[in-house]
Amino acid sequence: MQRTLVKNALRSDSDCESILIQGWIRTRRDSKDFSFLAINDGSCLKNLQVIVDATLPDYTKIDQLTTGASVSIEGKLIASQGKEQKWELAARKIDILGIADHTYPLQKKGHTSEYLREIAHLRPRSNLFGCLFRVRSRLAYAIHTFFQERDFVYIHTPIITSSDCEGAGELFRVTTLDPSKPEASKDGIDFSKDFFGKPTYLTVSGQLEAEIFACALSNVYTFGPTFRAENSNTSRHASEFWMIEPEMAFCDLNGDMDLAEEFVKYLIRDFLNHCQEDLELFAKFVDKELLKRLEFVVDREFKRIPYAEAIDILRESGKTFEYPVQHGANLQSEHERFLTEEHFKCPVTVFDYPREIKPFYMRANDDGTTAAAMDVLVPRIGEIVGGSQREERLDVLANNMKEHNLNLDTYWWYLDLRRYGSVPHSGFGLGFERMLMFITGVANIRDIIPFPRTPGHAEF
RNA sequence: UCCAAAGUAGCUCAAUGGUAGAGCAGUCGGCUGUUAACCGACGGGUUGUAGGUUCGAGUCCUACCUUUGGAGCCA
Repeated sequence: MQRTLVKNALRSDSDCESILIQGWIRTRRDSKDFSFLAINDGSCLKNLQVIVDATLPDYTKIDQLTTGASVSIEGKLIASQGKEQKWELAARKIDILGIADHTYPLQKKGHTSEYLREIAHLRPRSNLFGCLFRVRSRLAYAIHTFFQERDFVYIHTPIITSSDCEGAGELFRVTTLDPSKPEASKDGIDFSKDFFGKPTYLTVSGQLEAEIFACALSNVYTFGPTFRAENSNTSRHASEFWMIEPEMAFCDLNGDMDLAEEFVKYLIRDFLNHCQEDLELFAKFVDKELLKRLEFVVDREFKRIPYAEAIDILRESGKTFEYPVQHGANLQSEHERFLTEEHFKCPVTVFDYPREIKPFYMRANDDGTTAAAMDVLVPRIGEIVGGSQREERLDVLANNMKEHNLNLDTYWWYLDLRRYGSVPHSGFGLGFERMLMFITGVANIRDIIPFPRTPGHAEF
């Protein structure tokens, strides 16, 4: 007999003589003559209520039907007499697939996310984390849909790389050398004896490789894991996280900002349209302001202002900030939040940042002091998108690289893109987990990623 | 890495420097078309670790560990 998902059983438009449900018991409530079971199989937030009559032969097993046990139940789908649900299952036959004894750590009552983090192998069985990971899947699907509908080509950029995308943070080294007996040379470790014959790392960004493909297939995107060995201990940073990086040939900074705005709005709208049940749970238990904030972003045009203007606004605000506001310095979290939450009261795209605080690949503007860079700022999270128009002029790029003390020989292929058929092109990066945090209201990145990796933590 | 707060039963939390407690969970029993059911009983603790102050420390002090929040770096 074919299994029916709880989601589909609850959506049924008529009763059904015989269906098979398989899942895990959330609660059991006993009466004298029968018991209620709540079964969840992860297909949706809601449980299916099962009635087990005490006259059933299988009722002798009732003591083993505890929270967490896995069961396979066949019976009749009937209209429920209770008011909390439309349908319920009158059990005919119950098979216990796996018992869960009293040591099962998940209880019927709510747990803190800090506690659930310690049992990351069981937390997907909780209501909140079930919702989160279903939404994570849906968001990944929406990302692909957005780009595929717009004729972007999905590129798999390498996870092991020999180039460090300068400015993106500390790298994890990839090596097969024995750390207790490294192949020594007079300068230290001899990486020519290493697996790839040179130093290699886990990627911090697929951007440079994506540029290669944009300069052939026009519009491309990457969507994959990236790694940072930074000792960052915050609720917004992980050592392993996923990033989306579109790259477009024949596109300038304005086109880049257009796409970023359209993309962010598309993802939020997709969530609002397809994850109603999950949204209600987040809005109720995670963040009461969630719906208001999502509509805030979806309904408004993003305000676009040059960096210099943003600095002037901050200076003239009369507010005292912990970090001083000055031309040439990076915007701090408090500055970003002031702009979106207090001054403009809408998402803000800041562009044309000073060249000195931006990486070598960003295009120099004609004013000689700024770069064609942009950041999209949203309430609460701050920067959610960072992007730029790339420097397409060979001589200017080479100069930038020298100013950043980079070895031109190691980037020979990157320079080749400007040597042969160079085109203006632009792109941006969006942190997948940051976007999920914004969409769900969940405040800690460790609750958004199935198995978080942070300094000192690589469990499971 | 820096700043701040916290750590007590399986979970969530109480306890003026003076006998460590509740709710939930668990076990046992009862009751009811129940729905994070309800009622009763029972079991459950080296108060994060190591020192110190004190007649006496969960409580005060020091160090360390862990967690959380904020900052920097960034996505």
